[in-house]
Formats: sequence, structure tokens, C-alpha cells
Amino acid sequence: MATARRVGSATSETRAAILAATEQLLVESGYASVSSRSVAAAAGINPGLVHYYFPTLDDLFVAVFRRGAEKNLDRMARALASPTPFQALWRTSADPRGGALFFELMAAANHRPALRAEVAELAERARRLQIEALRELLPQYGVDGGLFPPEFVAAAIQGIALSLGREEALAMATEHRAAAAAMENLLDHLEQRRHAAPPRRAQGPEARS
Amino acid sequence: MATARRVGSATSETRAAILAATEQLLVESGYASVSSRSVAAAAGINPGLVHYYFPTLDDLFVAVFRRGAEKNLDRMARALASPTPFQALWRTSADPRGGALFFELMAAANHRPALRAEVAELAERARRLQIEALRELLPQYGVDGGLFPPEFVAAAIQGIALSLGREEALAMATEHRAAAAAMENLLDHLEQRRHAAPPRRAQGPEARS
DNA sequence: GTGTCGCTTGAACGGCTGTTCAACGACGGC
DNA sequence: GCCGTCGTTGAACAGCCGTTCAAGCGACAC
Repeated sequence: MATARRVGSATSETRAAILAATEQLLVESGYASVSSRSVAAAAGINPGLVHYYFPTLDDLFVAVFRRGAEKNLDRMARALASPTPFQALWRTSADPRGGALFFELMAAANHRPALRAEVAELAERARRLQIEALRELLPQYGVDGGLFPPEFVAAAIQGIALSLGREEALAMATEHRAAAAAMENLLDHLEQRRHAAPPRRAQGPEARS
Repeated sequence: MATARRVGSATSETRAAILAATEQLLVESGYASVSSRSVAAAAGINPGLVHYYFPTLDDLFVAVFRRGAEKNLDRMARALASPTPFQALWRTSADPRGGALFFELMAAANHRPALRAEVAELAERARRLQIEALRELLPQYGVDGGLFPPEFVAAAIQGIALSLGREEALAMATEHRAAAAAMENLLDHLEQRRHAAPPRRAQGPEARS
């Protein structure tokens, strides 16, 4: 029976510094730049100490992911309960830093099975949360549930946010700004429609100008 | 003046094998698993030979990207000129292998400036191509150009495709299948509407069931 | 004072990395 | 027959990697 290795306490300041440094490295330089030594340098500590708190790099990646995921789930739940849930959900999904972090962790999950399982599980939980909320919300917005089922709308919001975030990271030209503006405009329109008319028969998310 | 290093001919069989092996590694194990030696092993050649054809790993990444990009631009142009351009554009964007490759190259571009410039330039060219075509197509589909400008539709198609591809790679449950099915259904609906009615006043992409 | 515990350090292990380079066989031009 | 080029090989360079481990540290219990 393998004796448990020592790991630092969950409330440690150093532990938090390691997580913060890793997050910063992920966002700014990509997952390939994360190593015991680079993280330690960014956090101003000794490299061996990283392995004291996170025996394996996999453990570190998973911890970073869990921390971000919890924050994000909370934020998303609050968004879905806000007075303008659609807009709030979009703002949550389109957060640049969170998007970049999620993107890197997804990429890292590609060759880190332990991380992949974690990411998959949480992505599914978040998706289900959204779908359940959208199932009640979409009729209020007068969206045609036949053409735009909750599963589709959830995937679309996340996909568009992911894509626009990437384009911004690539320093692409103004096209993505136009797309983001159109998204904001569309959401404005939907929120107005929701507050103007009571939920009646299902319809598509458009106006005849 | 630096003397030019020798590089292999552009038509070489070995060169093609290197590119193919790199592509496979990218899709299956992520960009971090691409190294002179791993590529050489996958291609069944000597490691030094990789650097004979691609002096730098950056050169290799850029070459892989260019090859995929050219294929993709061709395919996209053909899609936009097909009888059902919307559907064809979606199928092109949603191609799993191409999507995974693009995803990895985007992630790799994060910490490879040479690659980033290349990716940004091509992503912009592809985006412009789509936008120009959509500017003419969307009215034919009866889509409200005020709520759904071409920039938005282009970003949405690519974003949803990217996101659904990632979810499939994560082996997520059936939610993304429902979303993909809804997308196909929506496209069916749009293509039918386009062929049924002549382009009249701009309207949103929905039907009252 | 002595012992114990959590935190931290520094060094070390083997292994993989990008890149360079001299050398080699084959092959076409002359 | 000789030369130069092309594709190829194998070795070598310095550097970073994940991980382990013994040893040191302060604080706190008794």
C-alpha cells in the first residue's frame, strides 16, 4: 500500500500563489510554458515547493481548472438568475481572461487524460445548468423552441464567445468587433422584447426591423 | 550576409511525410507533443532530417498550417458557390479533423509569434471571404441584416463549429449531438426557405412552425 | 529542553528538447 | 573519371524538463 505523500494545506498562502502564477502563465504564454520551474519563478518560490503542494503537474492543472470552474459556475448561476439573464450569460461566457484560460485548459486536456476527464465533467455540468435555465427562459424571450432548442442556444453562446475571444487574442482586425457589437445588439433586442411582451406562442428571435 | 542553409525541395516525398506526421501528432496528441524527434519517429525517418527540410520548428508549424489553410480556403470558396451554400459552409467549418487541427494551431500560436502572425492573417482572409459571400447570400435566405449582419453570422458559424468539435473531442455526452442536429435542422429550414421564396424584404431566420 | 510537525530549500536523477555539424552514399553533368 | 549537389545519417552541444529526496527551518506542544 503506497504511503500518502505530504501535501500542503488547502488554505496555504503559498498554494494560492502557485495557482495564481500558473493561471497567469497559462493565459499569457500557453500551457506548454507551464513547468515546475517556470511556475516557481513566477510565484517567487523554490521549484521543489511546487511539487510539495502539487505532487504532479497533472494535479496542478486540475487544481487550476477546478478553481476557475467553481468561480465560473457560481457566476453563471447568478447570471441566469439576474433580471437580464441572456445578457448576463453572454457577459460571463465572453469574459476574455476566463475564455483564454478555458481555451488553454482545453488544449492541455488533449494530452493530459486526468485533466481531460475533469474538463469534460465540468463542461457537461455547466452545459446542463444552462440548458435547464434556457428551457424556461427561451419561451419568455419568444424564441422558437423548434428551430432554436436550448441545447443549440447554449452551444451557440459558448461557441461564439470562444471564437471571438480567440480572434481578439490573435489581434485580428475589426471584424470580430462588428460581430461582438451585433451580439450585444441582438441581446438588447431580446431583453427588450422579453420585458415588452408576455410569453405567448413560440417565435424566432428576430424583429421585422 | 548569412549564407543560406540547405533545405529540401518542395516536392519531396519525405517532406510530405514530415508534414503528414506532424499533422497527425497535432490532432492526436496536441502541439506540445510535436518535436523533431517525435515527428521523425512518426514519419519513420531520421530526426536530423526534419531540420533539413524545416530548419526551425516554427517553419514546420507554419508549413503545416499553410497546407491546411490552402485546402480549407479552396473548400470554403467551393462551398460558398454551391447550390446550398449555407449548408456547405457549415459542413466545411464542422469538419472534425480540420477543426482539431485548427484548434491546436491556434493554441500553438499563443507562444509562437511567427505562427501567430500566419494564423491571424489567414483567419482574417477566410473571414473576409465569408463575409463578402454572406453579404449577398443572407438577403436570399430572408435573414434580417440588422440583427444578423454577415460579420456576426460568419463568427457564429465558425464559433459553433469550433465549440461542438471540442465537445466531441472531450467525449462529452449527447448534448452536443442535440445542438449539432438543431444546426442541421436550422440549415435545412433556411435552404428550403431560400428555394421557396424569392428574396423580398429582410426578415429573421425563423419560422412560426 | 526536547520532540514533532508543517514548510522550505538545494541538489540530484535520467530523460527529452532544439539545433548544429561533419561525414557519407548516390547520382547527374562534364 | 572527377566534381558538385542532394538526401541522409549519427553524434554532439547546451538547456530545460518532471520528479525525488535528504536536510534545514521556525513554531508550537509538552
